[in-house]
Amino acid sequence: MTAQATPQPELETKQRILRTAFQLFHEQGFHATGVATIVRQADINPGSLYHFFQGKDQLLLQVLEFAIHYLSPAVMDPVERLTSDPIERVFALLDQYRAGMVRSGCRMGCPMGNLALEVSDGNPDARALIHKNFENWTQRVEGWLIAAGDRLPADLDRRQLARFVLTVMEGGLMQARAADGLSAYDQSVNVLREHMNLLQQQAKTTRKKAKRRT
Amino acid sequence: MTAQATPQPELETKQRILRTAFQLFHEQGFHATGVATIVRQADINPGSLYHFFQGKDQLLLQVLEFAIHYLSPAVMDPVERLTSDPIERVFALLDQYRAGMVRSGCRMGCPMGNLALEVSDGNPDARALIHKNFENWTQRVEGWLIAAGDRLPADLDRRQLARFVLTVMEGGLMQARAADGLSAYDQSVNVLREHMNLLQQQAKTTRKKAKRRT
DNA sequence: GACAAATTTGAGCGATCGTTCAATACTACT
DNA sequence: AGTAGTATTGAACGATCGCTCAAATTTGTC
Repeated sequence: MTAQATPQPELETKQRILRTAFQLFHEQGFHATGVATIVRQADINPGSLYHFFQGKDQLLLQVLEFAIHYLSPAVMDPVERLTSDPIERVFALLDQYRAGMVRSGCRMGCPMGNLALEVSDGNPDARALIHKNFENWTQRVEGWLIAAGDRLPADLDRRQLARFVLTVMEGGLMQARAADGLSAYDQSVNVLREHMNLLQQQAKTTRKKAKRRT
Repeated sequence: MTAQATPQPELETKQRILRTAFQLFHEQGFHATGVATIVRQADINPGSLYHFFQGKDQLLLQVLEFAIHYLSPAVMDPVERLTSDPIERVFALLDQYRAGMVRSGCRMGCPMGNLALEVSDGNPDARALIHKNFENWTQRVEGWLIAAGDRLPADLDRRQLARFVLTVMEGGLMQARAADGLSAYDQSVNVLREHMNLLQQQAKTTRKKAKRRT
């Protein structure tokens, strides 16, 4: 093996197909998106797509893997740049998804969420990758909750709470799609905020008690 | 108009089509379900379907209207029969959806949730009906939360909390589908339970204060 | 039993689906 | 310039899509 980087002349086209498919699956869903549409939108011919991918199903898997790598630079890192407060990062993340909904006129929602409900039942490989996406998302939020330290109760299961944040986001976005409005999403985020406030009060009280005891 | 009930000789077939389509849309999604499959499963011919429905899209709308009437007798009433405690009814409802997931091997999830993400963007009529389904669901839960009276804080927005219950259910089911396991769903319900416990503690404290003041 | 209306039949329509492949163009290395 | 490997072209395939409709059958009414 030589020291030089492996030549990847196909990267441009393949990457363009992946991004186009990702966007279309997000906008219209997997089954509603025809290969012809992907091909047209990516400005290629069908043969090119099938040169890089075995078929539509395998394209979906590659799109899901693309999404895994897309998450950190495109979603999580920008949020972390917005604020260093770990708890505020949670709500900044939820705000970012909100902004996406505003931008799209309450359409589209979360790309993973959409695909999760549409394709995970009949496609174990896709399901595993969607699960991986969710796990990575959750793990990142869990990190913030761990970083919150004693602002949250010591015995609080932070992974569980991180999963709950995802739950609130996906459930809230779903209702926003159905209502063509963001009030249900906002209300859900508000309740989550209230819950986190209660947890922080709880932690505060416990800290004071511990202080008194010393 | 005569006093006798309007004759509905078509009810049997039409109803069978609606139920079959509802089940298939739930199992496979709208786009993944072909008219041929519905026709085969309902044991009819294509022409029969198009005698009663103008097309697949209108069938979807009728299915969504069917679901509206289906909610109370098939979902909410059984839950109310299980327990009369209004707060426990919330968790009995969440348990019922859990049972459905167990029965289907972590597939299918919530029929409205699935359709909400798949068809609501490009079909305003369908979106409105899905929204109506969600609103009815929420309204029923809101009724329970109102019935909980002073066990919950007096100033608590009970409609907001009812919407949050739906958020938790849908978000939790989504993750259960992706993970092929119910732990994320159970954890989400646990956090909701914890939140409701905190609210009840809050209400209790306020009640005691009010008593002391008298 | 005759008539009208409602229902069911099922072959078959054009359009679109995902996919193939032989031919062509491009690229990298000698 | 020649060659091998890669990438791209785009017409065309069979299968399935949602859907139609004239004919046959069943149902309701007198």
